[in-house]
Amino acid sequence: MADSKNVVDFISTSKGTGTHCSTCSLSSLCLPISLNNEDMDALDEVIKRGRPIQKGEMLFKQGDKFHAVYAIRTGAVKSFTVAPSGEEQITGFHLASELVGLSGYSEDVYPLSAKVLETTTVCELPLDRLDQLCDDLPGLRKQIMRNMSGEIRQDQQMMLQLSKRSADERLAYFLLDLSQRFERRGFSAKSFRLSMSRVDISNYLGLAVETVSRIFTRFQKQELIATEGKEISILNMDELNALAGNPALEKPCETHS
Amino acid sequence: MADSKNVVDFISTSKGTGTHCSTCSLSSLCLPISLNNEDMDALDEVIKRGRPIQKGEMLFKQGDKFHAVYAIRTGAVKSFTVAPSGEEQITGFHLASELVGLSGYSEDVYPLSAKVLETTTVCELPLDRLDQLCDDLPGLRKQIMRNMSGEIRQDQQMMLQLSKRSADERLAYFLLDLSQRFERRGFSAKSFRLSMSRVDISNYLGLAVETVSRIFTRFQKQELIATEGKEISILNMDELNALAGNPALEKPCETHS
DNA sequence: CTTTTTTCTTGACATAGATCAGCCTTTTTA
DNA sequence: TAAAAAGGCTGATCTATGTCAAGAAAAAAG
Repeated sequence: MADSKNVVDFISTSKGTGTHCSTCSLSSLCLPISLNNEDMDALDEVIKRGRPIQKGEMLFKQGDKFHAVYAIRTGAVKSFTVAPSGEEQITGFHLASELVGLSGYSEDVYPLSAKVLETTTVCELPLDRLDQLCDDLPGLRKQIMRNMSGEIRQDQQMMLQLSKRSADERLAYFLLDLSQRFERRGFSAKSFRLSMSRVDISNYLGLAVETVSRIFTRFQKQELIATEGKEISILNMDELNALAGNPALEKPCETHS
Repeated sequence: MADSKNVVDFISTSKGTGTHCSTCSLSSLCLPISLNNEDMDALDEVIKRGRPIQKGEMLFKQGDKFHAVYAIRTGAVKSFTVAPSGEEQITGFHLASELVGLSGYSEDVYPLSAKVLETTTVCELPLDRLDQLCDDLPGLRKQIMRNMSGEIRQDQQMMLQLSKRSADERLAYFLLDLSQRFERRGFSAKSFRLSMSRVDISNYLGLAVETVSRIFTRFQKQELIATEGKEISILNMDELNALAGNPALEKPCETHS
Protein backbone atom coordinates (compact mmCIF):
# COMPACT_ATOMS: atom_id res chain seq x y z
CA MET A 1 0.00 0.00 0.00
CA ALA A 2 3.00 2.27 0.31
CA ASP A 3 2.49 5.46 2.28
CA SER A 4 -0.56 7.52 1.73
CA LYS A 5 0.98 10.20 -0.43
CA ASN A 6 0.12 8.61 -3.75
CA VAL A 7 -2.11 10.39 -6.14
CA VAL A 8 -4.60 7.58 -6.18
CA ASP A 9 -5.94 9.16 -3.06
CA PHE A 10 -6.62 12.37 -4.87
CA ILE A 11 -8.51 10.87 -7.71
CA SER A 12 -11.95 9.90 -6.67
CA THR A 13 -14.32 11.05 -9.32
CA SER A 14 -13.91 8.95 -12.39
CA LYS A 15 -16.34 11.24 -14.12
CA GLY A 16 -18.47 14.21 -13.28
CA THR A 17 -15.84 16.92 -13.18
CA GLY A 18 -17.31 18.28 -16.35
CA THR A 19 -14.01 17.95 -18.18
CA HIS A 20 -13.69 15.88 -21.31
CA CYS A 21 -11.02 15.23 -23.89
CA SER A 22 -13.25 16.75 -26.54
CA THR A 23 -13.38 20.09 -24.72
CA CYS A 24 -9.85 20.02 -23.33
CA SER A 25 -7.56 22.71 -24.66
CA LEU A 26 -4.71 20.25 -24.72
CA SER A 27 -6.35 17.70 -26.96
CA SER A 28 -4.23 18.78 -29.89
CA LEU A 29 -1.02 18.02 -28.00
CA CYS A 30 -2.10 15.16 -25.78
CA LEU A 31 -3.05 11.61 -26.62
CA PRO A 32 -6.35 12.40 -28.39
CA ILE A 33 -4.40 13.89 -31.27
CA SER A 34 -5.31 11.95 -34.38
CA LEU A 35 -8.18 10.12 -32.72
CA ASN A 36 -11.61 10.46 -34.25
CA ASN A 37 -14.53 11.59 -32.12
CA GLU A 38 -15.76 8.14 -31.39
CA ASP A 39 -12.33 6.93 -30.28
CA MET A 40 -11.84 10.06 -28.23
CA ASP A 41 -15.04 9.35 -26.37
CA ALA A 42 -13.88 5.81 -25.66
CA LEU A 43 -10.64 7.16 -24.25
CA ASP A 44 -12.56 9.78 -22.33
CA GLU A 45 -14.59 7.07 -20.64
CA VAL A 46 -11.51 5.49 -19.19
CA ILE A 47 -9.84 8.59 -17.83
CA LYS A 48 -10.00 9.49 -14.17
CA ARG A 49 -9.70 13.12 -13.33
CA GLY A 50 -8.97 14.30 -9.86
CA ARG A 51 -8.51 17.29 -7.67
CA PRO A 52 -5.26 19.24 -7.79
CA ILE A 53 -2.14 17.72 -6.37
CA GLN A 54 -0.03 19.96 -4.20
CA LYS A 55 3.60 20.83 -4.74
CA GLY A 56 5.90 18.17 -3.36
CA GLU A 57 3.43 15.31 -3.56
CA MET A 58 4.18 12.14 -5.52
CA LEU A 59 2.27 10.82 -8.51
CA PHE A 60 3.95 7.47 -7.96
CA LYS A 61 7.09 6.11 -6.43
CA GLN A 62 9.84 3.93 -7.86
CA GLY A 63 8.89 0.35 -7.06
CA ASP A 64 5.16 1.01 -6.81
CA LYS A 65 3.02 -1.35 -8.80
CA PHE A 66 2.56 0.01 -12.29
CA HIS A 67 -1.13 0.69 -12.49
CA ALA A 68 -1.58 3.86 -14.48
CA VAL A 69 -0.14 6.39 -16.85
CA TYR A 70 -0.69 10.08 -16.17
CA ALA A 71 -1.34 12.89 -18.58
CA ILE A 72 -0.61 16.30 -17.12
CA ARG A 73 -3.48 18.74 -17.46
CA THR A 74 -1.93 21.74 -15.70
CA GLY A 75 1.23 22.18 -13.69
CA ALA A 76 4.59 20.48 -13.87
CA VAL A 77 6.14 17.21 -12.74
CA LYS A 78 9.68 15.94 -12.37
CA SER A 79 10.56 12.29 -12.70
CA PHE A 80 13.68 10.77 -11.23
CA THR A 81 15.37 7.48 -10.57
CA VAL A 82 17.03 6.62 -7.30
CA ALA A 83 20.16 4.46 -7.46
CA PRO A 84 20.68 1.73 -4.86
CA SER A 85 23.37 4.01 -3.45
CA GLY A 86 20.74 6.67 -2.87
CA GLU A 87 21.77 9.21 -5.50
CA GLU A 88 18.93 10.72 -7.42
CA GLN A 89 18.94 11.47 -11.10
CA ILE A 90 16.18 13.60 -12.51
CA THR A 91 15.32 12.09 -15.87
CA GLY A 92 12.83 14.65 -17.06
CA PHE A 93 10.54 17.58 -16.40
CA HIS A 94 7.03 17.24 -17.72
CA LEU A 95 4.60 19.96 -18.70
CA ALA A 96 0.92 20.08 -19.54
CA SER A 97 -0.19 17.50 -22.14
CA GLU A 98 2.77 15.22 -21.54
CA LEU A 99 2.51 11.62 -20.43
CA VAL A 100 4.30 10.30 -17.36
CA GLY A 101 4.82 6.70 -16.35
CA LEU A 102 5.04 4.83 -19.63
CA SER A 103 8.40 3.39 -18.67
CA GLY A 104 6.60 1.20 -16.17
CA TYR A 105 5.30 -0.91 -19.00
CA SER A 106 8.27 -3.22 -19.32
CA GLU A 107 8.02 -4.55 -15.78
CA ASP A 108 5.15 -4.39 -13.38
CA VAL A 109 6.59 -1.60 -11.28
CA TYR A 110 7.51 1.99 -11.99
CA PRO A 111 11.25 2.26 -12.53
CA LEU A 112 11.19 5.88 -11.38
CA SER A 113 9.32 8.29 -9.16
CA ALA A 114 7.29 11.30 -10.21
CA LYS A 115 6.95 14.34 -7.99
CA VAL A 116 4.82 17.39 -8.56
CA LEU A 117 6.71 20.71 -8.81
CA GLU A 118 3.73 23.01 -8.42
CA THR A 119 0.02 22.55 -7.97
CA THR A 120 -0.88 20.14 -10.72
CA THR A 121 -3.90 18.41 -12.15
CA VAL A 122 -3.64 15.16 -14.05
CA CYS A 123 -5.68 12.69 -16.00
CA GLU A 124 -5.12 9.18 -14.76
CA LEU A 125 -5.23 6.40 -17.33
CA PRO A 126 -5.60 3.09 -15.53
CA LEU A 127 -3.34 0.57 -17.14
CA ASP A 128 -5.78 -2.26 -17.65
CA ARG A 129 -8.35 -0.12 -19.36
CA LEU A 130 -5.73 1.66 -21.44
CA ASP A 131 -4.22 -1.63 -22.49
CA GLN A 132 -7.62 -2.86 -23.52
CA LEU A 133 -8.22 0.30 -25.48
CA CYS A 134 -4.91 -0.12 -27.27
CA ASP A 135 -6.20 -3.37 -28.67
CA ASP A 136 -9.46 -1.82 -29.79
CA LEU A 137 -8.23 1.48 -31.18
CA PRO A 138 -5.29 1.30 -33.55
CA GLY A 139 -5.10 5.07 -33.53
CA LEU A 140 -4.53 5.17 -29.81
CA ARG A 141 -2.02 2.37 -29.95
CA LYS A 142 0.04 4.22 -32.52
CA GLN A 143 -0.19 7.42 -30.57
CA ILE A 144 1.17 5.74 -27.46
CA MET A 145 3.93 4.02 -29.38
CA ARG A 146 4.90 7.31 -30.94
CA ASN A 147 4.97 8.76 -27.49
CA MET A 148 7.28 6.06 -26.19
CA SER A 149 9.49 6.29 -29.20
CA GLY A 150 9.67 10.04 -28.73
CA GLU A 151 10.76 9.58 -25.15
CA ILE A 152 13.54 7.25 -26.27
CA ARG A 153 14.72 9.85 -28.73
CA GLN A 154 14.62 12.55 -26.08
CA ASP A 155 16.52 10.49 -23.54
CA GLN A 156 19.18 9.71 -26.11
CA GLN A 157 19.47 13.38 -26.89
CA MET A 158 20.04 13.92 -23.21
CA MET A 159 22.77 11.28 -23.16
CA LEU A 160 24.58 13.33 -25.77
CA GLN A 161 24.19 16.46 -23.68
CA LEU A 162 25.45 14.79 -20.56
CA SER A 163 28.46 13.17 -22.14
CA LYS A 164 29.60 15.68 -24.73
CA ARG A 165 28.53 19.19 -23.80
CA SER A 166 30.03 21.82 -21.54
CA ALA A 167 28.12 23.28 -18.63
CA ASP A 168 27.26 26.40 -20.65
CA GLU A 169 25.95 24.38 -23.54
CA ARG A 170 23.83 22.24 -21.27
CA LEU A 171 22.16 25.16 -19.59
CA ALA A 172 21.54 26.91 -22.90
CA TYR A 173 20.04 23.71 -24.26
CA PHE A 174 17.87 23.32 -21.19
CA LEU A 175 16.46 26.84 -21.40
CA LEU A 176 15.80 26.59 -25.12
CA ASP A 177 14.12 23.24 -24.76
CA LEU A 178 11.75 24.64 -22.16
CA SER A 179 11.20 27.71 -24.27
CA GLN A 180 10.09 25.65 -27.25
CA ARG A 181 7.86 23.47 -25.16
CA PHE A 182 6.13 26.48 -23.64
CA GLU A 183 5.69 27.98 -27.07
CA ARG A 184 4.02 24.85 -28.42
CA ARG A 185 1.56 25.15 -25.56
CA GLY A 186 0.68 28.68 -26.52
CA PHE A 187 2.82 30.47 -23.94
CA SER A 188 5.57 32.95 -24.55
CA ALA A 189 8.82 31.43 -25.78
CA LYS A 190 10.77 34.35 -24.35
CA SER A 191 9.43 34.69 -20.88
CA PHE A 192 8.36 31.95 -18.51
CA ARG A 193 8.64 30.59 -15.03
CA LEU A 194 11.03 27.82 -14.03
CA SER A 195 8.95 25.67 -11.75
CA MET A 196 11.97 23.62 -10.67
CA SER A 197 14.69 24.68 -8.26
CA ARG A 198 18.30 25.36 -9.21
CA VAL A 199 19.16 22.13 -7.44
CA ASP A 200 16.76 20.24 -9.71
CA ILE A 201 18.19 21.90 -12.78
CA SER A 202 21.74 21.07 -11.79
CA ASN A 203 20.83 17.50 -10.98
CA TYR A 204 19.10 17.08 -14.32
CA LEU A 205 22.04 18.56 -16.21
CA GLY A 206 24.65 16.59 -14.29
CA LEU A 207 26.27 19.69 -12.78
CA ALA A 208 26.84 21.17 -9.34
CA VAL A 209 24.31 23.76 -8.17
CA GLU A 210 27.09 26.27 -7.82
CA THR A 211 28.01 25.84 -11.46
CA VAL A 212 24.44 26.40 -12.57
CA SER A 213 24.15 29.43 -10.37
CA ARG A 214 27.34 30.94 -11.78
CA ILE A 215 26.23 30.34 -15.35
CA PHE A 216 22.88 31.98 -14.69
CA THR A 217 24.76 35.01 -13.43
CA ARG A 218 27.12 35.01 -16.38
CA PHE A 219 24.33 34.60 -18.94
CA GLN A 220 22.77 37.70 -17.40
CA LYS A 221 26.00 39.67 -17.62
CA GLN A 222 26.23 38.64 -21.26
CA GLU A 223 22.65 39.83 -21.66
CA LEU A 224 21.49 36.48 -22.98
CA ILE A 225 18.80 36.22 -20.36
CA ALA A 226 17.27 38.13 -17.49
CA THR A 227 16.03 36.48 -14.34
CA GLU A 228 13.97 37.55 -11.41
CA GLY A 229 13.80 34.64 -9.05
CA LYS A 230 12.23 31.84 -11.00
CA GLU A 231 10.94 34.09 -13.75
CA ILE A 232 13.19 34.07 -16.75
CA SER A 233 13.33 36.05 -19.98
CA ILE A 234 15.35 35.12 -22.98
CA LEU A 235 16.91 38.29 -24.37
CA ASN A 236 19.06 36.90 -27.14
CA MET A 237 17.59 33.75 -28.58
CA ASP A 238 20.09 33.52 -31.45
CA GLU A 239 23.16 33.77 -29.25
CA LEU A 240 21.70 31.21 -26.91
CA ASN A 241 20.99 28.88 -29.80
CA ALA A 242 24.52 29.24 -31.05
CA LEU A 243 25.80 28.50 -27.58
CA ALA A 244 23.66 25.40 -27.35
CA GLY A 245 25.25 24.15 -30.54
CA ASN A 246 22.06 24.37 -32.54
CA PRO A 247 22.28 24.76 -36.29
CA ALA A 248 22.52 28.52 -36.57
CA LEU A 249 18.96 29.07 -37.68
CA GLU A 250 19.96 32.22 -39.46
CA LYS A 251 17.04 34.06 -40.88
CA PRO A 252 17.16 32.93 -44.49
CA CYS A 253 16.33 36.36 -45.85
CA GLU A 254 19.39 37.80 -44.17
CA THR A 255 21.70 35.20 -45.64
CA HIS A 256 22.44 36.86 -48.97
CA SER A 257 25.89 38.33 -48.58
CA MET B 1 17.80 6.69 -52.03
CA ALA B 2 20.82 7.48 -49.86
CA ASP B 3 24.02 5.67 -50.69
CA SER B 4 24.03 2.00 -51.40
CA LYS B 5 25.39 0.79 -48.09
CA ASN B 6 22.04 0.17 -46.47
CA VAL B 7 21.08 -3.26 -45.35
CA VAL B 8 18.07 -3.32 -47.57
CA ASP B 9 20.46 -4.37 -50.25
CA PHE B 10 21.46 -7.42 -48.31
CA ILE B 11 18.02 -8.67 -47.68
CA SER B 12 16.53 -10.24 -50.69
CA THR B 13 14.92 -13.47 -49.66
CA SER B 14 11.82 -12.80 -47.67
CA LYS B 15 11.57 -16.52 -47.09
CA GLY B 16 13.39 -19.63 -48.04
CA THR B 17 16.46 -19.36 -45.87
CA GLY B 18 15.12 -22.23 -43.84
CA THR B 19 15.14 -20.17 -40.67
CA HIS B 20 11.99 -19.57 -38.68
CA CYS B 21 11.08 -18.01 -35.38
CA SER B 22 9.81 -21.34 -34.19
CA THR B 23 13.21 -22.95 -34.64
CA CYS B 24 15.33 -19.94 -33.72
CA SER B 25 17.40 -20.35 -30.60
CA LEU B 26 16.68 -16.76 -29.66
CA SER B 27 12.93 -17.04 -29.64
CA SER B 28 12.83 -17.05 -25.86
CA LEU B 29 14.62 -13.69 -25.70
CA CYS B 30 13.40 -12.03 -28.86
CA LEU B 31 9.97 -10.77 -29.83
CA PRO B 32 8.26 -14.16 -30.09
CA ILE B 33 8.47 -14.54 -26.33
CA SER B 34 4.95 -14.94 -25.05
CA LEU B 35 3.46 -15.40 -28.51
CA ASN B 36 1.50 -18.55 -29.18
CA ASN B 37 2.41 -20.73 -32.15
CA GLU B 38 -0.16 -19.27 -34.43
CA ASP B 39 0.93 -15.70 -33.70
CA MET B 40 4.54 -16.68 -34.05
CA ASP B 41 3.84 -18.02 -37.51
CA ALA B 42 2.14 -14.77 -38.45
CA LEU B 43 5.18 -12.82 -37.29
CA ASP B 44 7.41 -15.28 -39.07
CA GLU B 45 5.63 -14.56 -42.33
CA VAL B 46 6.51 -10.93 -42.15
CA ILE B 47 10.18 -11.21 -41.34
CA LYS B 48 12.83 -10.81 -43.97
CA ARG B 49 16.09 -12.58 -43.36
CA GLY B 50 19.19 -11.76 -45.26
CA ARG B 51 22.78 -12.63 -45.78
CA PRO B 52 25.39 -11.54 -43.26
CA ILE B 53 26.29 -7.89 -43.02
CA GLN B 54 29.97 -7.11 -42.79
CA LYS B 55 31.71 -5.17 -40.07
CA GLY B 56 31.44 -1.44 -40.60
CA GLU B 57 28.29 -1.50 -42.72
CA MET B 58 25.18 0.41 -41.73
CA LEU B 59 21.81 -1.04 -40.90
CA PHE B 60 20.31 2.41 -41.38
CA LYS B 61 21.40 6.00 -41.17
CA GLN B 62 20.08 8.92 -39.18
CA GLY B 63 17.60 10.71 -41.40
CA ASP B 64 16.75 7.65 -43.52
CA LYS B 65 13.08 6.98 -43.90
CA PHE B 66 11.90 4.76 -41.06
CA HIS B 67 10.85 1.62 -42.82
CA ALA B 68 11.84 -1.29 -40.61
CA VAL B 69 12.89 -2.53 -37.21
CA TYR B 70 15.73 -5.01 -36.96
CA ALA B 71 16.15 -7.94 -34.63
CA ILE B 72 19.73 -9.10 -34.32
CA ARG B 73 20.20 -12.80 -34.97
CA THR B 74 23.97 -13.02 -34.54
CA GLY B 75 26.66 -10.38 -34.14
CA ALA B 76 26.62 -6.94 -32.61
CA VAL B 77 25.50 -3.46 -33.57
CA LYS B 78 26.15 0.02 -32.22
CA SER B 79 23.67 2.81 -32.55
CA PHE B 80 24.61 6.46 -32.36
CA THR B 81 23.26 9.94 -32.88
CA VAL B 82 25.14 12.65 -34.70
CA ALA B 83 24.69 16.20 -33.43
CA PRO B 84 24.39 19.07 -35.92
CA SER B 85 27.88 20.03 -34.80
CA GLY B 86 29.11 16.64 -35.95
CA GLU B 87 29.86 15.02 -32.60
CA GLU B 88 28.76 11.46 -32.32
CA GLN B 89 27.24 9.89 -29.27
CA ILE B 90 26.90 6.14 -29.11
CA THR B 91 23.56 5.46 -27.48
CA GLY B 92 23.78 1.71 -27.23
CA PHE B 93 25.39 -1.58 -28.14
CA HIS B 94 23.03 -4.30 -29.24
CA LEU B 95 23.51 -8.05 -29.05
CA ALA B 96 21.68 -11.04 -30.49
CA SER B 97 17.91 -11.03 -29.88
CA GLU B 98 17.77 -7.29 -29.34
CA LEU B 99 15.66 -4.89 -31.41
CA VAL B 100 17.15 -1.85 -33.13
CA GLY B 101 15.33 1.05 -34.68
CA LEU B 102 12.19 1.38 -32.60
CA SER B 103 12.97 5.00 -31.83
CA GLY B 104 12.12 5.80 -35.45
CA TYR B 105 8.47 5.32 -34.66
CA SER B 106 7.75 8.82 -33.40
CA GLU B 107 8.72 10.52 -36.64
CA ASP B 108 9.08 9.04 -40.07
CA VAL B 109 12.86 8.99 -40.04
CA TYR B 110 15.42 7.20 -37.89
CA PRO B 111 16.76 9.61 -35.28
CA LEU B 112 20.00 7.64 -35.12
CA SER B 113 22.30 5.46 -37.16
CA ALA B 114 23.11 1.80 -36.61
CA LYS B 115 26.43 0.32 -37.61
CA VAL B 116 27.50 -3.29 -37.47
CA LEU B 117 30.50 -4.04 -35.21
CA GLU B 118 31.21 -7.53 -36.51
CA THR B 119 29.71 -9.81 -39.12
CA THR B 120 26.06 -9.77 -38.24
CA THR B 121 22.81 -11.31 -39.39
CA VAL B 122 19.50 -9.66 -38.74
CA CYS B 123 15.79 -10.19 -39.14
CA GLU B 124 14.17 -7.24 -40.81
CA LEU B 125 10.65 -6.35 -39.73
CA PRO B 126 9.13 -4.03 -42.32
CA LEU B 127 7.27 -1.30 -40.53
CA ASP B 128 3.97 -1.47 -42.38
CA ARG B 129 3.56 -5.19 -41.90
CA LEU B 130 4.69 -5.01 -38.28
CA ASP B 131 2.29 -2.19 -37.59
CA GLN B 132 -0.52 -4.19 -39.12
CA LEU B 133 0.44 -7.17 -37.02
CA CYS B 134 0.39 -5.06 -33.87
CA ASP B 135 -3.27 -4.38 -34.48
CA ASP B 136 -4.04 -8.04 -35.03
CA LEU B 137 -1.97 -9.62 -32.29
CA PRO B 138 -2.31 -8.07 -28.86
CA GLY B 139 0.52 -10.28 -27.66
CA LEU B 140 2.92 -8.82 -30.16
CA ARG B 141 1.79 -5.30 -29.44
CA LYS B 142 2.47 -5.72 -25.75
CA GLN B 143 5.81 -7.29 -26.44
CA ILE B 144 6.89 -4.33 -28.53
CA MET B 145 5.61 -1.83 -26.01
CA ARG B 146 7.49 -3.64 -23.27
CA ASN B 147 10.53 -3.46 -25.45
CA MET B 148 10.21 0.27 -25.95
CA SER B 149 9.51 0.85 -22.31
CA GLY B 150 12.59 -1.22 -21.45
CA GLU B 151 14.70 0.93 -23.69
CA ILE B 152 13.45 4.07 -21.96
CA ARG B 153 14.39 2.57 -18.64
CA GLN B 154 17.81 1.62 -19.92
CA ASP B 155 18.51 5.04 -21.39
CA GLN B 156 17.49 6.68 -18.15
CA GLN B 157 19.83 4.37 -16.30
CA MET B 158 22.54 5.56 -18.61
CA MET B 159 21.71 9.18 -17.89
CA LEU B 160 22.41 8.46 -14.25
CA GLN B 161 25.74 6.84 -15.13
CA LEU B 162 26.77 9.74 -17.31
CA SER B 163 25.87 12.43 -14.88
CA LYS B 164 26.66 10.95 -11.48
CA ARG B 165 29.31 8.26 -11.77
CA SER B 166 33.08 8.40 -11.86
CA ALA B 167 35.06 6.97 -14.76
CA ASP B 168 35.85 3.82 -12.76
CA GLU B 169 32.22 3.26 -11.88
CA ARG B 170 31.13 3.73 -15.47
CA LEU B 171 33.56 1.20 -16.85
CA ALA B 172 32.71 -1.32 -14.13
CA TYR B 173 29.04 -0.82 -14.90
CA PHE B 174 29.66 -1.25 -18.60
CA LEU B 175 31.54 -4.52 -18.20
CA LEU B 176 28.99 -5.95 -15.80
CA ASP B 177 26.11 -4.97 -18.02
CA LEU B 178 27.69 -6.79 -20.95
CA SER B 179 28.51 -9.74 -18.73
CA GLN B 180 24.88 -10.14 -17.69
CA ARG B 181 23.64 -9.78 -21.22
CA PHE B 182 26.00 -12.46 -22.46
CA GLU B 183 24.97 -14.72 -19.63
CA ARG B 184 21.30 -14.39 -20.48
CA ARG B 185 22.18 -15.51 -23.99
CA GLY B 186 23.85 -18.63 -22.69
CA PHE B 187 27.45 -17.41 -22.91
CA SER B 188 29.96 -17.14 -20.15
CA ALA B 189 29.44 -14.21 -17.83
CA LYS B 190 33.10 -14.18 -16.92
CA SER B 191 34.80 -14.34 -20.25
CA PHE B 192 33.77 -12.71 -23.49
CA ARG B 193 34.87 -10.63 -26.41
CA LEU B 194 34.36 -6.89 -26.65
CA SER B 195 33.29 -6.38 -30.21
CA MET B 196 33.58 -2.60 -29.93
CA SER B 197 36.79 -0.57 -29.92
CA ARG B 198 38.12 1.36 -26.93
CA VAL B 199 37.11 4.52 -28.77
CA ASP B 200 33.53 3.26 -28.95
CA ILE B 201 33.54 2.36 -25.29
CA SER B 202 34.88 5.75 -24.29
CA ASN B 203 32.40 7.55 -26.49
CA TYR B 204 29.52 5.55 -25.02
CA LEU B 205 30.67 6.21 -21.47
CA GLY B 206 31.34 9.89 -22.03
CA LEU B 207 35.08 9.61 -21.36
CA ALA B 208 38.31 10.13 -23.27
CA VAL B 209 39.88 7.01 -24.82
CA GLU B 210 42.99 7.56 -22.76
CA THR B 211 40.97 7.42 -19.58
CA VAL B 212 39.34 4.15 -20.57
CA SER B 213 42.69 2.70 -21.52
CA ARG B 214 44.21 3.68 -18.19
CA ILE B 215 41.33 2.19 -16.25
CA PHE B 216 41.59 -1.08 -18.16
CA THR B 217 45.23 -1.22 -17.15
CA ARG B 218 44.47 -0.38 -13.56
CA PHE B 219 41.63 -2.91 -13.30
CA GLN B 220 44.13 -5.50 -14.45
CA LYS B 221 46.69 -4.47 -11.86
CA GLN B 222 43.94 -4.73 -9.24
CA GLU B 223 43.19 -8.19 -10.60
CA LEU B 224 39.57 -7.33 -11.25
CA ILE B 225 39.83 -8.34 -14.86
CA ALA B 226 42.27 -9.79 -17.36
CA THR B 227 42.38 -8.74 -20.99
CA GLU B 228 44.02 -10.00 -24.08
CA GLY B 229 43.22 -7.63 -26.87
CA LYS B 230 39.45 -7.59 -27.09
CA GLU B 231 39.01 -10.75 -25.04
CA ILE B 232 38.16 -9.99 -21.46
CA SER B 233 37.81 -12.09 -18.32
CA ILE B 234 36.21 -10.93 -15.15
CA LEU B 235 38.31 -12.18 -12.26
CA ASN B 236 36.56 -10.58 -9.33
CA MET B 237 32.89 -10.11 -10.00
CA ASP B 238 32.05 -9.03 -6.44
CA GLU B 239 34.68 -6.30 -6.30
CA LEU B 240 33.60 -5.07 -9.69
CA ASN B 241 29.99 -5.00 -8.58
CA ALA B 242 30.90 -3.04 -5.50
CA LEU B 243 32.84 -0.61 -7.65
CA ALA B 244 29.89 -0.18 -9.97
CA GLY B 245 27.78 0.81 -6.97
CA ASN B 246 25.57 -2.25 -7.21
CA PRO B 247 23.81 -3.49 -4.10
CA ALA B 248 26.44 -5.80 -2.61
CA LEU B 249 24.75 -9.01 -3.62
CA GLU B 250 26.25 -10.87 -0.71
CA LYS B 251 25.60 -14.55 -0.83
CA PRO B 252 22.62 -14.91 1.51
CA CYS B 253 23.87 -18.13 3.08
CA GLU B 254 26.98 -16.35 4.28
CA THR B 255 25.05 -13.55 5.88
CA HIS B 256 24.25 -15.17 9.25
CA SER B 257 26.64 -13.54 11.68
C1' DC C 1 5.62 41.22 10.83
C1' DT C 2 9.51 38.46 12.77
C1' DT C 3 11.92 34.37 12.92
C1' DT C 4 13.46 30.27 10.91
C1' DT C 5 14.49 27.55 7.15
C1' DT C 6 15.44 26.86 2.62
C1' DT C 7 17.30 28.28 -1.64
C1' DC C 8 20.52 30.94 -4.17
C1' DT C 9 24.93 33.26 -5.02
C1' DT C 10 29.82 34.12 -4.75
C1' DG C 11 34.72 33.26 -3.77
C1' DA C 12 38.84 30.30 -2.87
C1' DC C 13 40.71 26.11 -3.73
C1' DA C 14 41.18 21.09 -5.22
C1' DT C 15 40.91 17.41 -8.55
C1' DA C 16 39.17 14.06 -11.95
C1' DG C 17 39.62 13.60 -16.18
C1' DA C 18 40.76 16.02 -20.75
C1' DT C 19 44.28 17.11 -23.93
C1' DC C 20 48.68 16.67 -26.18
C1' DA C 21 52.50 13.97 -27.62
C1' DG C 22 54.96 9.88 -28.39
C1' DC C 23 55.47 5.08 -28.91
C1' DC C 24 53.97 0.36 -29.29
C1' DT C 25 50.95 -3.34 -31.20
C1' DT C 26 47.61 -5.24 -34.07
C1' DT C 27 45.10 -5.31 -38.28
C1' DT C 28 44.58 -4.26 -43.00
C1' DT C 29 46.21 -3.65 -47.47
C1' DA C 30 48.97 -4.47 -51.30
C1' DT D 1 55.48 -10.65 -45.67
C1' DA D 2 56.29 -5.79 -45.90
C1' DA D 3 54.33 -1.41 -45.53
C1' DA D 4 50.74 1.41 -44.03
C1' DA D 5 47.01 2.38 -41.18
C1' DA D 6 44.31 1.86 -37.29
C1' DG D 7 43.91 1.02 -32.60
C1' DG D 8 45.83 0.94 -27.99
C1' DC D 9 48.89 2.41 -24.01
C1' DT D 10 51.44 5.70 -21.04
C1' DG D 11 53.40 10.03 -19.25
C1' DA D 12 53.20 15.14 -18.58
C1' DT D 13 50.41 18.86 -18.25
C1' DC D 14 46.19 21.79 -18.19
C1' DT D 15 41.46 23.09 -17.17
C1' DA D 16 36.51 22.88 -16.43
C1' DT D 17 33.96 21.91 -12.95
C1' DG D 18 33.46 20.05 -8.30
C1' DT D 19 33.89 20.94 -3.31
C1' DC D 20 33.96 23.68 0.77
C1' DA D 21 32.69 27.75 3.19
C1' DA D 22 30.05 31.70 4.08
C1' DG D 23 26.82 35.27 3.33
C1' DA D 24 22.40 37.13 0.95
C1' DA D 25 17.85 36.57 -0.51
C1' DA D 26 13.61 34.43 -0.63
C1' DA D 27 10.12 31.46 1.16
C1' DA D 28 7.82 29.24 4.91
C1' DA D 29 6.44 29.13 9.54
C1' DG D 30 4.78 31.14 13.52
